[in-house]
Amino acid sequence: MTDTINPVAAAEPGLRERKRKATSRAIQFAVLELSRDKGLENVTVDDISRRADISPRTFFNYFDSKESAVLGESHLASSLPDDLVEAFLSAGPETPVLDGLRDIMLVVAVPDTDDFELHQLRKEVIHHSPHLLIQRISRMRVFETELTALVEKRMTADALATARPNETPDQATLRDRASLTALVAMAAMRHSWGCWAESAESLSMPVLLTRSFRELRTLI
Amino acid sequence: MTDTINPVAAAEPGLRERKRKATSRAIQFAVLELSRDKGLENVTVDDISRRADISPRTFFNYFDSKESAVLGESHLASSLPDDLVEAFLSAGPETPVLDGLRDIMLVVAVPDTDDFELHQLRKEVIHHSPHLLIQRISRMRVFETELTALVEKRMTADALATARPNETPDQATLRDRASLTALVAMAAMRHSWGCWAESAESLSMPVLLTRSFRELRTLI
DNA sequence: TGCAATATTGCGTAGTCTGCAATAATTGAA
DNA sequence: TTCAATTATTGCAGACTACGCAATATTGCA
Repeated sequence: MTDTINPVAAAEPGLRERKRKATSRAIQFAVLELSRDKGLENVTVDDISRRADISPRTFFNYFDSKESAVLGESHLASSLPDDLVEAFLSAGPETPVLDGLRDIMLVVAVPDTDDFELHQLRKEVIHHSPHLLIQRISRMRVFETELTALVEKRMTADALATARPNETPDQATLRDRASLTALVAMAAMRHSWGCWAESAESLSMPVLLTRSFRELRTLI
Repeated sequence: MTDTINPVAAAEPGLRERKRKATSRAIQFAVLELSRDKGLENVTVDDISRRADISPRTFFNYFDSKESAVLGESHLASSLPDDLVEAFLSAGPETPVLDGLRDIMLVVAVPDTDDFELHQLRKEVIHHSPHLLIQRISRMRVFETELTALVEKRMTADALATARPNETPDQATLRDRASLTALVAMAAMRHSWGCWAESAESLSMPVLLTRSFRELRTLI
C-alpha cells in the first residue's frame, strides 16, 4: 500500500477504507446497543451480524470475538513512537521512572476521541460488565512486555549514570524491578479506566491518568 | 453435609471425596502433560478426557474450561478468614496498608504445596504460555472487589482515627485510593507469580511475595 | 440390605471460531 | 472506459467449547 503523492496524509482515504470503517462502526454499534439492552452474555454473533447487515462470517473478519467488538479495535497494538521512547530513556536518574511511564500512557491510552457516540455507549456497556476491563488489560500483554523491556533499559542507563565503577548493578535485580514497575504502571492505567467507566460525568483519560499516577506517589 | 463425630476433622475423607480428588488430579495431570507436549492450544477437552479416563461431559463437572484445569481449582474463591480481616482492619494508621495487604496475600496466594508433581508441571506449562497468568488474575475479580472494599474500610477507620473533627475525609476520594491500592497489591502478586513461573529454581510464593512487596516500597 | 444423595455418562443443542472456495466490489493502470 | 489485480464478503462445512437434561451407576448411611 503506497502513499499517495498528496503530502496531506490520507486526505482521501478511498472508498474501500471508508466502507471498512463504516462496517467496523456498524458492528460496534450493533454489539453495544444489543449489550446495553440485553447484556453482552445474551448477545450472539448472529444477532450482531443481523443488526449490522453483514454475514456472521464477516464479523470475524473484523473482530476476534464479541468482546473485542465491544472494546473496539485495539489501538496501541503496534509499537511506540520513537521520540517518545527516546525521551523516556534519556530522562536521567533524577526524573522518576513512573513519571516517564505516565507520559507514555498519556499518549497511548488516549483512544479515539473522534466518535463520541460510540465512546459513550462503550462506557455504558463496560460499566455493566467490568470483566471487560480486565480483558482489555489482557489484550495488552505485548504492550506490557515492551514496556518492561523499556523500563529495564532506562533503569540500566540510570544505574550506569550514578554508579561508581565497582558497583555493577545486578542485571537480574534490575529486570525484576523493571517488571514490577511496569506492572504498577499498568495498575495505574487500569485504575484510570475503572474511574472512567464508573464516573457519570465524562472525565477525560488524560486527566484521570494524571490523577491516578499522582495518587500512586502517596501510597507508599 | 454434617461433620463426623470424630473430633479430628476429615480424618477419613470418605471414598467419595477421595475419588473426587483423584479424578480432579487425573484431569489436571492429563491437561498438563498434554500441554507440555503439544501446547495447550493443540489440546482438546476430548484429548484430556480420553487420557484421564472420563467422559468429556464429566470434565465440565470439574472445570469450566481447559484453562481452568491447567490453573487448578481456584483457591480463594470464597471469602477471607475472619481473624485475618480483623487484624488488617484494626492495624491502625501507623501500619502501612500495603503491609497488611501483603499479609493477606501471604495467606491466600499460597496454594497447594501438597502436590509437588502437579506444582512443577503447572509451572512448566504456565512458563510457556504466560497468558494463563493473566487469566489467573482475571478469575480473581471477586477477590479484588472484596479487597477494595476491605481497604476502603481500613482507610476510613484510619482516617477517623487521625482526623480532626472538621476534617471529614471525602468518601469518594477514599474509595478511589482504596481501589488503586488494591490494584497495586494485585500487581505485586502478579509480579510474584511471574517470578515464580520464570525462575528455574523453585522459590516459594511467600518468599517471592515478600520480596515483591518490599521492592514496591522502593519504587515511589 | 435398601434407600437417599451424589457422580458419571450419553445425547442433544447452542454458540464460537476458522478454513476454504466462490463471488462481488474497488482500485489503479492501460 | 475497460480490464486485470487486489481485496472484501459470503456461504458452507467442520472442529471445538459449554451446558441442560435424563438415565444410570456409585457411594454413604441407617
